[in-house]
Amino acid sequence: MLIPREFFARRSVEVAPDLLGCVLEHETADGLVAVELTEVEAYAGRSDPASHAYRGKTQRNAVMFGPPGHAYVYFTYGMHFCVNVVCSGEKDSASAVLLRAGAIVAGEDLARARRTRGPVSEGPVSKGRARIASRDLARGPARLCQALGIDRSLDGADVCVAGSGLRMRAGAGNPARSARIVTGPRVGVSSAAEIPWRFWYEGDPTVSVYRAHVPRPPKLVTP
DNA sequence: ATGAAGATTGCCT
DNA sequence: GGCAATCTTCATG
Repeated sequence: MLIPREFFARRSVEVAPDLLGCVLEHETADGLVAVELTEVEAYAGRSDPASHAYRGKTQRNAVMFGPPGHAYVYFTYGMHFCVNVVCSGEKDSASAVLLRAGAIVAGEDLARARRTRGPVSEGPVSKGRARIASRDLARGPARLCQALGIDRSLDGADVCVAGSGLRMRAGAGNPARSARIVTGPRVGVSSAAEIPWRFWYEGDPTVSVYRAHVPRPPKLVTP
């Protein structure tokens, strides 16, 4: 069954752990791909310095200021998409949960085909790249979007209605899994460090590996 | 107008 | 482990 909108009408830190095990699916003319979520991260919105909504409403983040249960899709690093689901503990809180990783539970062939296509330059002779392991198909926020075929055109899509190509289903309801949920503070954000922002299934092979973000040094200018 | 940084990933040494 | 790819957004002059 589809997740009801009330589910998302809470603070994102409450919604996030409940999303683990839920299934995000996207149906297009090419077929259906479904992902069972194994890693998510909550953003508090207006009050969260790390959130895109921290500095107020803009054209890009407008969806986060709207009703809960809609997808906020953004483009980053010049080539990647990431998807959130909007929550709302209070009006205009602009909180959301970033979907960071998951396991493919349907449409694996289509997901692999989307992920196998080279990002930009495909040489004249396609270099024989190794077949992507199943666990890596949606391991990471940008990979998850690529596997599901999510792009900016789905920004604002309602994941609570069947008619939307993008929707969220309840998981198989495996209660044993809740015992394996691990939480931890976000890295790099000093304020509100006492709140556990990230949630994932301990030991799950599809959980993305953490890599410290290294800012690039200023570009050297040659006179 | 112009520039710097970014909720990342894949390929390089 | 380091770095390039690539472009949108926001801040500043």
